[in-house]
Order: sequence, then structure tokens, then C-alpha cells
Amino acid sequence: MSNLTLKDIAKTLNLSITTVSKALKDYPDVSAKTKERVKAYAKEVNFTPNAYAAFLRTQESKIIGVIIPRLNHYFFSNVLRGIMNAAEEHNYMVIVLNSEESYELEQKQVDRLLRQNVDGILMSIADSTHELDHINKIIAQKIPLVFFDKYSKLSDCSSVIINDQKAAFAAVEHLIQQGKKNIAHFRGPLLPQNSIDRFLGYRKALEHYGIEYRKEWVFRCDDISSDEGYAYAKTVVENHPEIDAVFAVADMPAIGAIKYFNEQKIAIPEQIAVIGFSNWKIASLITPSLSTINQPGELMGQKAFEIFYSELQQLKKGDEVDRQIIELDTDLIVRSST
Amino acid sequence: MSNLTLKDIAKTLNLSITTVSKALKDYPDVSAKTKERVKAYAKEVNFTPNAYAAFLRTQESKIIGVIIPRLNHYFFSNVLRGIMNAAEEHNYMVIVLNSEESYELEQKQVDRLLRQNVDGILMSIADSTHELDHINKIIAQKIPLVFFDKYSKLSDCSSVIINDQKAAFAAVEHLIQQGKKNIAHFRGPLLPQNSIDRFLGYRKALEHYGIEYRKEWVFRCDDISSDEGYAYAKTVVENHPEIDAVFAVADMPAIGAIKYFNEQKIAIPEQIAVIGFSNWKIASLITPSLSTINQPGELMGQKAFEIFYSELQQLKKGDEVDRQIIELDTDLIVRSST
DNA sequence: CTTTCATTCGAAATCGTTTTCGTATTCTGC
DNA sequence: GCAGAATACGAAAACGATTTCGAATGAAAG
Repeated sequence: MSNLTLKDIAKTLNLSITTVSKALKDYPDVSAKTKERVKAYAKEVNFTPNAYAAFLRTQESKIIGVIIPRLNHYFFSNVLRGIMNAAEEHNYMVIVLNSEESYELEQKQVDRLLRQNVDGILMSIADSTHELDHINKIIAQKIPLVFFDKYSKLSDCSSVIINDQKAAFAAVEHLIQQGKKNIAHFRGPLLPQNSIDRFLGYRKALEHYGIEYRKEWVFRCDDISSDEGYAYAKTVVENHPEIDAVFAVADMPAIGAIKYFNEQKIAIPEQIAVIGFSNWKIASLITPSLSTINQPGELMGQKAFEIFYSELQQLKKGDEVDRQIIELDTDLIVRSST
Repeated sequence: MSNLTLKDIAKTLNLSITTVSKALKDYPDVSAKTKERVKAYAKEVNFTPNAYAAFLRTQESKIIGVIIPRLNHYFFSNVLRGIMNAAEEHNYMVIVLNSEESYELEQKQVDRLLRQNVDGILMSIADSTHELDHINKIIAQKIPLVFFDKYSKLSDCSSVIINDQKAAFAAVEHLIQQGKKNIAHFRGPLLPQNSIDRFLGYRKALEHYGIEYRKEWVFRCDDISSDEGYAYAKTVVENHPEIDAVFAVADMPAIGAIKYFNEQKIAIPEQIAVIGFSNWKIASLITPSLSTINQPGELMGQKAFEIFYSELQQLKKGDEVDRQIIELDTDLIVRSST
């Protein structure tokens, strides 16, 4: 029952370990008859080869590591799901690790994955990551590395991303087309490329439509939390009553803002329109429902795995791997908040 | 740089593989001097023992498997986080698998984990799981198995749970204390123990306060989705206008109901009060904010890992493992919806 | 000067699989 | 009947760490 080995099978079938192993792997130098016999018996006793012993020879662990900055974010959960489903199809298992947006923890997690001899690493870089020693360590070991969502412009790895700038442009353009002129931006922290790009998209949209950019209408959400959105909404109402729309770097701050506007009986979208970013589950459930930009999380995960897998095949053949950057489409989801 | 072995170290230090291995593991029969020398060099070249080779001898993979029914549920994300943080402290890694609430997939995932020789399995049973062959397979292999949240009453494994019946009782009691008499229940599917217990808690509370139980006021949410909550809210308003409160099996249906009531300008909680279950992040963010029962997800994950770890220690000592069932406290969170 | 014993080290087996390279047997064609 | 080629199987060497057991050295004891 529990974990029998090739040796056991060989003994009961009066064969050598070699032949049993070959039979199970359809080597050409085993007769059809013995193949039948071995396979039938293996199925009967539910034999499964020991993954660790196999690794020692093949150096393939059939495991990939995934590092995400936050576990309980709807978007990353979806990416994870995409990765895991794709992995399953190729008979891969997934070790999930959490960087909690911390550079130090991210380094530690990379080390743990390398020690585990994973066949590849998929990761989304933490906001606070400012150096790339750990990334270079992965590259030096010739292990496929694929970024998703949050990547580093400084290292030329394969990535699956969205065009944050373009998407942000579309969001702000939508606000403008609704007749809004005084548009505030609840931006994200200074570091991750995402938040920079969304900010740039905001500025470009303003510029494109001949609207003056006003520095004092940009508010920074370092935690990208609903509390920050709530607090800034208050500031907007109290200190900048002329503002008639808010573009938030993510759904959470947008939802916090809506909560405050609701409490103050400020009409959304008539007095102030609000648009978020990411299309979390919650966005469609609040009142008024939140307009936002949809990020295809599951597809992103699936693509990330596929890139890893093709890089691995190239490595095995000894080919040079060609890095690819996949840019996924986002769509503007118009709901009641705009 | 990439993956040197004991043999390499032995060669450069002019020692045997044995001595190097022993030195690194502080065996008593290695002199202090050579220990120093070996350890210093190992640190210098950043040596990490090959996990797979080690497994072959020790039979310890230092990996646990976690099977959860849904990845992108806030509650399970939190459990996962608790597990992963606890695992990290004990230098364990976590393979996460997804059953998607499907019995067939759950079986498959168990098989994969067993094949991977994980040191233990933590799982929350899928709603559709009706047989326990795969569970018994785990037990037969003498691998620690810990249930969290959703468990099976039929198998006597360690579990970390909440008292769903008691918590549901408290929720309904709270509605009654607010003066509500005609309380509907949006219950979960028929199978998982959770949903049964919450239903029983509902009935007990009614009985305890001398309120008649009315079968036609119980609505079944098979997917536990906001859409179902929305649809049943409509049914309630149109067909059972006397209903003045709803106790939902989870936050999602409750939120769907609130969405419908908001659209119909039905005053919450004056006309209809709503209470959910789980305390998802979203519950505090909608308007009106949702009263609910808090489930301590992270703590649950942490406890589950700790039980696994203690069982493992007992097994290694050859002791009989004593199963334990930890019941965590829930609390009633009163917000604006009641 | 032998015996005993602690100290320090290494040879070798082991975990279970994969894979290379032989060897033995049968089969073909001439 | 015989060289040569298929065909079918096995022995054995990896993979890298762990651990048992034995051996060498030197010191202490008699």
C-alpha cells in the first residue's frame, strides 16, 4: 500500500529494476508483453514513482515557485488561479510564497525557492524592492524567471503585464467624456512601475484634452487602502470643492472615497464621479457600483506559466531562450459611479 | 556558484564527504577546528544542501500540502496566510492546491500531494465531497492530516473549526434583540457541515425566543453568491413583505441582498435588517456597512499548522498521535445593517 | 612498554530512480 | 550452417546527502 518501489515490482514480477523502469516509460527495448505485464501490475498496486529519487537523476523537480506581494488581494488570487490551472495541465505543482510587499522577505523567499530546486519562478515584484541581487541570482542559475503585473524595467526578463499608462489614459478619458474637468488622482506609492505608469496615463490624458495638470490634486496612497481613499475624499470635499471626479490607482481607495461621499450624501456621479482600477469582485457590489479598469488576472497567470514552460523547453534543448513580453488588453468597465 | 555539493567542498578542503556533512550538522565526532573551517567555507560559497538528496535518506520533504476549495475567497486567503507564516517559522514550504469545491478534483489533488511525499496535509473539504476514500488513503499512509473550517464529522482527524451553530445563534439572537420577528434565512447548500450548522443555529435561536420556524422563509444559496442573495431579496420583497430581517449563510449573499434593497430604496435596517457571516473585507466597505460574524482566518491557519507540527513530532518519536479539535471563538460584529 | 580509551576522521552502504552499456538470445539472408 | 543484425533483458553507475561502523592516531594508565 504505502510507497512501494521499482525494486518491489521487479521482485514480484521476476524482472530487473531496469526493465520495470523502462517498461513504464515505454522504452523501445522492452517487449510488448512485458510492458503489458508491468503496466498492469503497476496500475493494480497503484505504483507512483518517487519524485525525489527521480529528481536526483533528471534534475527536474516539476515544481515552480510563485512569489506574490499579497495573498488576500482579489487580483493576485486570480493570477494564482490561472497559474495553478495551467500548471496542473502540465503536471506541475506550485509552491506559493508571500513577500508581503517587503524587499527583505522577497529575497528570503527567492533563496528558499532556489534551495528547493524549483524548475522556474514566477513573481510579481514587491513595492519596496529597490535592488536586484536576488533577481540576478535566479538568472545566474539559468532558471526561467517570469514577471507578472509588477516587473522591473531594469532586468530583461520575460513578463506578462498590462499597459498601465494606456489603461489609466482610458479611465481618465472616460471621465472627461462624461463632462468632468476637475479630475483628482489618488495615486499609488512612488516606487512600483504600475503606480508611476498610471500616474503618467492620468497626466497624458489631461494634456491630450487640454486640461491643466494641478499638482495639489494628486494624493498619494502608500498602502493603496480604502482608509486612505476615505481620508482623501474628505480632504477633497473640504479643501477642493471644485473637484468633480476622482481617478484612483486601485479599487480600494476608490471604494473608500465612495463610502465617504455616500456618508456625506454627495451625489455620485453627478457631483463627483469615481473610477477605480483592477475590477475587484467588490467593485460591482457596492452602491453605486464602481466603474473601473478590468485586469485579466487569470489570463495573466496562465500566460506567465506558458512563458515559463516554453523557456524551459528551450533550455532543455540547449537553445538560447528568447525573452518575451506579453501585454494583455484591459477594458474599461463603465458602471454607475461615472 | 550554481549548486555545489558536499563533494566539492570536501575536495577543496581536503576532507571526506562524511566529515563535511557531519561538521555542518554539528556531530560530536568532528573537532572544533574543522567544524569552523567547514562552516566558514560553506558560508563563503553559500552552500545549501540538496533538498531532494536529503529527502531520500531522511524521508522528510519539509513541504506540506494545503487544499482549499476556493482560492479567491477572502477568508481562505487569510487562512492560507496564517498557514504560510507559521510554516515559514518552522522552515516548511507550502504547496497550495485548489479543489474548486469539486470532489473529483479534491481526490486528484490528494493523490498529487501523496506522490510528492509531503510531510502533512491541511485541507478544507469541498462542498461536494461525499465519500472519504481519499481521506482514508492519507490516514493509511500515516501522514498528519488536519482539517480547517470545513471538516468531515465522519473521520476523526484533528481540526480547527468554529462553532457555526453557536455563531449563527448569536447572529439571529442579535436580530431578535433589535426587535425583528420575521427573520428569513439564506442558507448554504445541503452538504457541508458549516451550512447545516448555521441553519441549525438559526432554528435554535428562533425556538429559544419562541418564534415560529417557517420553512418557506428559508432560501438555499447553492453557490453562496451575491447573485443568489440579490435574487432572493427580490423574492422576499415581492412575495413575503412581512419579512423584516435576513440572516445569510455568508457575506456574499448578504451583500447581494443589500444591493437589491438599496436599489428598491428599502431602508436598512429599519425595514429589513441584514446580517452576514465571515466578515470579509468588503463587509465594512459597502453602504450600509454589513453586520456579520467574524471568523478568525489567519489564526485558524496558524493553529492548523501547529497541530500538524505537533503530530509530526509525535510520529517521529513513535508515539501515538492524539487528535485534537480546536474550536476558535467568533465574534458578532455589529455595523449599520442591523 | 604495553594496554585502554577517547578523539577524529573516512569508507561504504543506503535512499529510489534513470540511463548507459553490455550480454544473451533469436532471427534474417546467403 | 554461419555471419550479422535485431530483439529483449540486466548490471551497474550515477544523482547528493545521511549515517553506520570501523580505523587511525595519540594520550592516559598500568
